[in-house]
Amino acid sequence: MARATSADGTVGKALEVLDQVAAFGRPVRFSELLAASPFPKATLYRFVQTLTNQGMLAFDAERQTYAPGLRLVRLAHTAWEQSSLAPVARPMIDQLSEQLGETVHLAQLDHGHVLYVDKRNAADPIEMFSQAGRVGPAYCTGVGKAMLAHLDEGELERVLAMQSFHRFTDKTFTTAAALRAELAAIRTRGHAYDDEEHEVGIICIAMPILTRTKRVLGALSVTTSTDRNSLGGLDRLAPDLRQTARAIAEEADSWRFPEETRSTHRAGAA
Amino acid sequence: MARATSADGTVGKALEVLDQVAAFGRPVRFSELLAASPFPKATLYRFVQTLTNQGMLAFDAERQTYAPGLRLVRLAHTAWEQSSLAPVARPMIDQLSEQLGETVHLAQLDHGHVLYVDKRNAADPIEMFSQAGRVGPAYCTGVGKAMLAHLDEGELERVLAMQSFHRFTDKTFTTAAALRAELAAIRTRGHAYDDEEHEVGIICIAMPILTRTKRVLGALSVTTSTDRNSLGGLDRLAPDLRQTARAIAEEADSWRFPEETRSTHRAGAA
DNA sequence: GGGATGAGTTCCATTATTTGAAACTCGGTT
DNA sequence: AACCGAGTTTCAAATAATGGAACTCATCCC
Repeated sequence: MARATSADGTVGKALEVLDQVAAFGRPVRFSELLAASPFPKATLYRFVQTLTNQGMLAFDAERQTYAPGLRLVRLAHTAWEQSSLAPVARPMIDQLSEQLGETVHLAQLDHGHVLYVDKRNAADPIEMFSQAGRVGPAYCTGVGKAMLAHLDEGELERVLAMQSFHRFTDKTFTTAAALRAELAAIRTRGHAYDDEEHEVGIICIAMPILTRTKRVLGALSVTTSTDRNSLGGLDRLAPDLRQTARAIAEEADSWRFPEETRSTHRAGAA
Repeated sequence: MARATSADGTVGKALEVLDQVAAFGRPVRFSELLAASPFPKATLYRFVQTLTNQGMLAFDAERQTYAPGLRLVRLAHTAWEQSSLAPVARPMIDQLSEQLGETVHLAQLDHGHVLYVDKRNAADPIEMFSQAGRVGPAYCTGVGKAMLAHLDEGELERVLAMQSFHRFTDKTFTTAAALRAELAAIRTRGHAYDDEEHEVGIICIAMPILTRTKRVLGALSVTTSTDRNSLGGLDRLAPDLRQTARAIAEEADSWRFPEETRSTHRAGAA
């Protein structure tokens, strides 16, 4: 999990510190951070200071703790909006979810892991950042495997090296070799399943989103539970999924940003 | 808008570049960036390289453009989750929105501007990052004014200096003096309105979220249109809003992070 | 074809910044 | 009053950033 990002000089180190704070998953004191950090006190101190007054970290004066800052939320908003996949896919996912009445995920591959960039929950009310932005394993999720199946050998090699192959359930693939066989099957079948490999009782069917040139853009999945469906039953969703995936790919692929977005002020919320 | 962030050495400069890219609002070529950047070519080049291989920027090889990277989405997720306000407020906003059947916003103050951190849309399907993470003006939105009204003099001074006082509609407050009068009224009334100050036809009622010690945590609003409601009509929502705001404040204030979140692996999505 | 143009990339001596051990400050203990 | 631990500042040495200039490699134009 802890890939030594050390490179990229000072900026890289500062971002390493930022990741550290994020990794804690809760507000941290300076001293806790120091204990977990490779940097000497003064150095870490300066990084934390810098990040804080840049808004990348937020300091809670009352509790004397640091947490990732709001500037990240602002930046992520633009990242999401500008990504060629998520905004384009949005209306199509809306429609698919409504049409199927099931939970739909949209994911991309990020540093060998699955990053969920959007989600439609059939029934429940809205889920927000709490869901989009979440990271999951690639080797034992439907979307993850669907994407891996279409990487070229070099990329796949690199990505496989990043997998932890933790055995979540007794159906989890726990070796690169076993996974490779599964990926071959997925490639011929055209779509992937998650057969309770990540969580008992949870299954899904996933479809890769590929450009005309077969480059992987992301993946789409419908998730459900063994209570309500079987893997076989999910097959009937494949055509709809495939069609949506293709439509997304086509639009994302040909998408040019609307010329000139000079207006900083946009209407909407009060 | 362009506050010269120059300070914080190399890290600050790198983040300045990141902001630049984000500010374009669309994928940019290196040369476009260069034209808009204070940095010489080689320097900018190295920054962009560093940010890219840190995942803070994403390079689209096909189109030769840079855009904010996915790492930001990951980081923002943790920022949102760790913020003491948004996760705590979530279920309460769900309930409020359902109960009122209206659109609810949750916002925080960030660098003098309003940052929307959550939203519930009464009718429409879900809106995601595209809404949360969005930034708006403080001086002409309900949530903005509600928060400004409860800053102490020093902070207020600083924040007012950051307002652009652009006249969005003919009801927009366009001077610090006029705004100060409005803020005093809000303070005595207990809540703020947006009376078509940002967008014609859009009105809202907003409630500050304050700690026991009267520190501003954020604000909550119900937005609607003049077609469906009048400012006076919104008044009937004040009690519910106030109660929700108070409940959020109380919980956020006393909130300690659940001890030990050592599990990197969390169940959920396939 | 050739040569001019321009985007993107690399080089490297100079310069400015980062580094981190140690010293200091400041609440709270013993 | 001495101690302690967390957080903060200092400063000479070590390191990394800087940016002008030169290079590459397409593309365009005569």
